Amino acid sequence: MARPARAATKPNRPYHHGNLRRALLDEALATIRAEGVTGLTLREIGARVGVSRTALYRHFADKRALLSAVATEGFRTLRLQLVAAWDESGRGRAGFETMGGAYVRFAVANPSHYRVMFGGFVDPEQACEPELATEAAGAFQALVDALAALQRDGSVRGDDTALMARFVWAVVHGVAMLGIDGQLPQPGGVEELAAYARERLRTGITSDASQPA
Amino acid sequence: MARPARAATKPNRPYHHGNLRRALLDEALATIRAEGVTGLTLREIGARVGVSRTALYRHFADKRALLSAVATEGFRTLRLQLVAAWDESGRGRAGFETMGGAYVRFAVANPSHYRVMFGGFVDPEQACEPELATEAAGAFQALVDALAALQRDGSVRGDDTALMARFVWAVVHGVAMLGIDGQLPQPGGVEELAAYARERLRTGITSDASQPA
DNA sequence: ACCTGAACACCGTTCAAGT
DNA sequence: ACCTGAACACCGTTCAAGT
Repeated sequence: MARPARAATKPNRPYHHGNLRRALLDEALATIRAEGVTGLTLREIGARVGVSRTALYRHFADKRALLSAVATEGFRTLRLQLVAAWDESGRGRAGFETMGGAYVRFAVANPSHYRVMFGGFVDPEQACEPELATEAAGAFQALVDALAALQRDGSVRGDDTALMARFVWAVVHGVAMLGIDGQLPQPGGVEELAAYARERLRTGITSDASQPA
Repeated sequence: MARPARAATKPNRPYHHGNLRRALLDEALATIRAEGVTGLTLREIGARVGVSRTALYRHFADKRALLSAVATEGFRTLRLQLVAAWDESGRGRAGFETMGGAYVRFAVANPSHYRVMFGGFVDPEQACEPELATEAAGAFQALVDALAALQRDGSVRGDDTALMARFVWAVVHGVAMLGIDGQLPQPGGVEELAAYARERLRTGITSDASQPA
């Protein structure tokens, strides 16, 4: 803590005490943000943290495991932001739409991190990282819970909640991915599409009962 | 053509005459299909085609350029399949939904190829590959054209056609991506979601005039 | 336990040299 | 023009050895 700042070049402390796993993960996140997923190398992370190239293997089985941890952290952050958006905006229809906005905003603000989560770098089917599946399911559950609340007060259709949630997920995921990919006209292309999607989705999933009103 | 099959190991012909670019591209596609994008190496492609490791640089500036060509080819194939689906199914509302199904089917049938197109491996903004942008725009145009036809006969809303097309694109893209990623319950998860999305989309973009009918 | 340096088998890319 | 082998600077991963 109170050591000289550039101790990384001259490792006068033989051991990296404290939470090395956490330090490696933070450095990986910073590198991914700055240089993208493909720019991430284990050697550079070690060097940046001020540790040998192989020290990382004490905390992660391999590069995939590190990326898996990065993805896991992403799903956790995403869930927290979704729940916060829902809670802070009245937990009603407006809150649901705010949550959708928060989803797209997370992806657009952290494009490389989002790609680690959904770009095929980690396999959610794989049982080797149970935490990943748990966190991914948790983020999805935030959507399901909100939708179930709207169903209870009769403002959206009474379809299978999980299936409807998957549909809403696909919409925000699609909007976010196209935005990240640069497939939408700049500037404001994502926001414009997100606003239009919100509108169309409202028509699409509103309950038949409340439609004519 | 009429040469011994495994000439690749012993290059008795000093030069690879014919369309080497085409051969390299085909081999890249096959490798991507079999081993994914990350499993693609230039050295292996050269070896498989029976050519030196550096021969590839005569036809592609670097690995990115090769992937860009792969993506370009993907957009072209996608456009052809979309147009075929639209043409062969009456060019009406049913045809539009068939087209959506064809989109998801292409992605699910060629997941790795689809990832090269949308996984951030190539940059559509970059002007270095004008063909890529052209083909991507062409595939999108197939969607716009179909939607415009539906608008003309009054069966969908009269909103900005390009914006509505982007929305529909986001939906099918989102469904396809979640399916490819293994985020949907197997088996039949993609088909179930695609069917539900089709239904909800119908409600969402139908014109107000034809809604009560 | 945790960390290290050396070593292994790869990779993309460059370049002088061949036909 | 088109192709080649050798070389360069990387990379993930392993492993015997240090504290």
